[in-house]
Amino acid sequence: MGRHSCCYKQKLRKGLWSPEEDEKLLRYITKYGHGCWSSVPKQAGLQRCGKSCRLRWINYLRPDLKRGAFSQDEENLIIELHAVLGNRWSQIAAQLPGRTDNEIKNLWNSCLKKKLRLRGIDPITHKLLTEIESGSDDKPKPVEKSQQTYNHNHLVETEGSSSTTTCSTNQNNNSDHLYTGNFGFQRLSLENGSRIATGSDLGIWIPQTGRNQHHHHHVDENVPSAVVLPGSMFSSVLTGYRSSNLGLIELENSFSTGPMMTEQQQIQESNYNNNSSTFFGTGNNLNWGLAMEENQNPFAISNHSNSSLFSDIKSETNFFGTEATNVGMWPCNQLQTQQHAYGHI
DNA sequence: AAGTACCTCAACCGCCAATTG
DNA sequence: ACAATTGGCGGTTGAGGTACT
Repeated sequence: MGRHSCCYKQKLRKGLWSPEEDEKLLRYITKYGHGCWSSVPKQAGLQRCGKSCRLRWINYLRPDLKRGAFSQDEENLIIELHAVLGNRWSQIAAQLPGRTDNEIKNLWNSCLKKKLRLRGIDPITHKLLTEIESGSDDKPKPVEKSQQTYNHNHLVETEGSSSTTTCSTNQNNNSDHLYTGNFGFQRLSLENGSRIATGSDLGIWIPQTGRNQHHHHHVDENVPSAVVLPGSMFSSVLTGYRSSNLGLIELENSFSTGPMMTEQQQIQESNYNNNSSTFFGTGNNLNWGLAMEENQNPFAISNHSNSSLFSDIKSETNFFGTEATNVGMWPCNQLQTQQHAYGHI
């Protein structure tokens, strides 16, 4: 173990790549593929270590690279993803076709961090700087668990994440609204260090209907707009989000809601839209979801597929806020909610 | 015009986990 | 089973360019 062997090798070139070297590497990989990187330089006639060749290919020579400045949309997406993923540049890059982790990292360090600070947002926590400076104790106060009876052995309750909160926004007291995540932009830390990023991270008050702006099809212009709370990373949300459109993605040992739903997931969800029920479950990305009959409590639609992470969830009527809150969503019909956040272990 | 401070970005470094022999 | 090797990742560096004084 220890240092990479190539670090010790002498007579290997370092530093910037010459056009001739680029040409050699490009020609070789185009013809033969890279295979084992350590053998590439020798085969391609380069005085470089395999690691250097790999990096040059990935960051510069790859034909599918998008060159040029980042668009505003790309910048916004990076900020959104960073709020969820932190400095996991490769995972962020995976969401931006044609962009490398290296250039995203550079963009972040040289530009985006600064932009966020100018907006009064801490680039590390993505919280308002004033919020941090005031040092307000916004930890949820522990209270009794709600009346839920369902439990699940895949889930563990997050310490301190259970609370009763009076939602206070300037929104109408509208029973058609759902609220995801902990109010107040709290992040829910799990024991293993991972976390659930919920609607609170996104800072959006979510109407029951509406559409994810990142999926422009099926936009219903008649639905109420999403209300973007102060500090939201989505300052430009115009149309209402459906909670389900916010999506819920699995990260390493954690879940996150956000506008990162894949087309496939979107299609899955739209299948459920064929029901007369109003579908709004975030859990659909976990292959189950919630539905709600008009003027009734939400109930679970279970097991969209065998790969559900919650395969033993059974469909129940009058299913109130248990699994929904497990993924950071609960009904907010009296502006008095029970919050229960659960993490996956 | 010269010195410097700052910015960008390509590339390296060092660590880690997975793979290989 | 173990050590060496490899690939991948995030942090960091420093050369070159630009802006500022």
